Amino acid sequence: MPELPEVETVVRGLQGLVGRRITDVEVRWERTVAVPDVETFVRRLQGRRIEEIKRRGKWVVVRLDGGLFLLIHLRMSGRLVVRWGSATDDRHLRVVLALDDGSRLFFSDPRKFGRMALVEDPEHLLGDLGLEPLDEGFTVKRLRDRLAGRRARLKSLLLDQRVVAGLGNIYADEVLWRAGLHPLRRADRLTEEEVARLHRAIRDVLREAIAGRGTTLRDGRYVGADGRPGGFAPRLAVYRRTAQPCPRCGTPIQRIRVGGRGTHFCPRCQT
DNA sequence: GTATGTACCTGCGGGC
DNA sequence: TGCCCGCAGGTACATA
Repeated sequence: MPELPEVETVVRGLQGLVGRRITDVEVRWERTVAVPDVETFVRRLQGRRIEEIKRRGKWVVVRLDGGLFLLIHLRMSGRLVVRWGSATDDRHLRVVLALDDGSRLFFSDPRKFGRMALVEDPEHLLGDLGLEPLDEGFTVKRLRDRLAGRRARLKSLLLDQRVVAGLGNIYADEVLWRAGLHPLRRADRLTEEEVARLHRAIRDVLREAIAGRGTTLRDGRYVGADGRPGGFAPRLAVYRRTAQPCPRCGTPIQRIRVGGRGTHFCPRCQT
């Protein structure tokens, strides 16, 4: 699943598109376009110049000339790949953007959960997002403030994009293992030292995953914008490793459900 | 505020 | 080998 490290890897791989102009737009699955209506989406996108491509949480944010923003969320199975040349046999293509250098940006998405939005004010969609964990502003104090008074379970809060933006099911489990914290812990019961451990684990796990260009699971679904899979999967400590030994203490990894999500943890070293 | 359930979707794996 | 069934999960929304 594309989470922060995967989206960051995709965004880095798309930097070559900055300065290109969009010459043609093809929408093959209309519901991929959240807003505006498809006809307006196509008309307003054509002829736009790409000024900047960045990431916010799990969103890809494409700033265009004319004060427009193309926001892209990959959700479960979305994939953004740049290619030159002729057709592709990908039967999951949902949107294709043709560019003025002859390349094309393909948005492929088997499960059709991914969304694109063409808006003037990105804050309408991004405004509720929480702390950006790799920014300088992500401090122990700010994390502590976000968790203060929250009685919900740690795992659920880490998945809440309004608290910290960018974590999904894989990295939430990995972060909690790294921090030695049990997924069912109440957030407001963490000690100062535990919040500091959580803060460090979030930054370390995400940085290492980005260095590994993200996690490609056995399904092979996630790839970067250049089509290469990520290399972080062998370094996952707990995610989808049920009954396998904890890399730290050898205890078999357990799987439970928390808020409807499969949750993997070490019952010995996560307290 | 918190927890749970449903919808959106398709590929995949388990069971037979 | 082939078929059916249910799960996986990010987010929005409804409900308790």
